[in-house]
Amino acid sequence: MYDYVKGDIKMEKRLLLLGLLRSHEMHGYQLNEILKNELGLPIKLKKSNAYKLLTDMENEGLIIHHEKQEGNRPVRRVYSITKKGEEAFLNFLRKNIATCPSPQFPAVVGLDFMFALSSDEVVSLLQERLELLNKKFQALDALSEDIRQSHLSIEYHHNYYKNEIQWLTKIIDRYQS
Amino acid sequence: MYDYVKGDIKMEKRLLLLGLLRSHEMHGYQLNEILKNELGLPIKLKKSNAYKLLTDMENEGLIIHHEKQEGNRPVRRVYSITKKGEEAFLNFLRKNIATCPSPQFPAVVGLDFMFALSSDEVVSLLQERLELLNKKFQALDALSEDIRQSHLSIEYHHNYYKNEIQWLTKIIDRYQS
DNA sequence: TAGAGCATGTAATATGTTACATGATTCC
DNA sequence: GGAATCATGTAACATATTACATGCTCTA
Repeated sequence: MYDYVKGDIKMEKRLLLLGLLRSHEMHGYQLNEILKNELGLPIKLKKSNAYKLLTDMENEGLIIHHEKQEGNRPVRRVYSITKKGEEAFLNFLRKNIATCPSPQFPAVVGLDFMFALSSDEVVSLLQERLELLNKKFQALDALSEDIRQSHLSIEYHHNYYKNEIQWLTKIIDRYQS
Repeated sequence: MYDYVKGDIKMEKRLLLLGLLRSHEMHGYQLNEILKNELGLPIKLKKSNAYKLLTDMENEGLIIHHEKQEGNRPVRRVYSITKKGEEAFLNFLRKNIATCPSPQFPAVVGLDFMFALSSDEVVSLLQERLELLNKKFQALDALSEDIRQSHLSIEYHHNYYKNEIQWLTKIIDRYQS
């Protein structure tokens, strides 16, 4: 029933939600506030999808909720992880760690067709790309060493962008000569 | 009409098909033979999706086909790129090259929750992951320097896995002490 | 003669996003 | 008084994959 050998990404989104609920019980809105914060989050998970996964996981018995109201605020569904959910979490986690990621890179195809453009244009397009990469890197680089070391996924991205920048710089150099 | 600012991946799949058709006119089966060959291909594009994109692009006037039959073989639809398709190709290409890729990495979330397992188990899971990475790297590394330099997307992947292995090795070391 | 390959495609399913709906509260 | 925030969710759409359907030919 929890055998997500293929649907790695769906499993991973569940893993993320379970992992967050494991430290604190939370309601959907609270989770989504965390998930909104692009930077520092390992993967993308949008609001409506998060709500759906929460109800799915509750139907599967991985989490439960109780309703809570503070003042006249809208009623919240405060979710917490069950024993079954904790087991699922550990299994997802083991699979996730032992998996060799084969990411979907966007913007790789173009690399094979650069000969179709003049090398001047290619260089300026690649430089545009490099600038965007630099911005992303700097945002991650601005975070403290502490945060990066405690959130390994951030360090992972930090390292990824560093490498990406190095590689692209090399390619631009090669293309210019 | 061809403004795929958001749907980058769909654009990229079209870019790939257009780029292939640009060098030789081809029929769907032939294209799919190329697309089947995981290794060395920048992105994944499955058969049924490829056929669909071909008919879509023909409806948009980017490509056209004529039917061809050799002997008693099934009729082939041989596609070639139109003038409009060539323009679209160049626009897709420019966008693609100047784009900063923000890939969806699978298997990153687990990195943030490793503390939930014993460090012995984490190390052995990470080593399992490292072995899988090594296999992928070696497959790419076995290709000749020539092929890698002429297919930049392959060199890109080659470099990616190299970096991935270095990083993971560092993390395992850190975890062991 | 059975199974693999050639060639095209549809249907069903999975997954995820955007936009929309609701209604109260707080802040300016 | 109007916009932004709180809180949850549904509906419609976009995208892509798996499995299925068809029917011929070549090879073992």
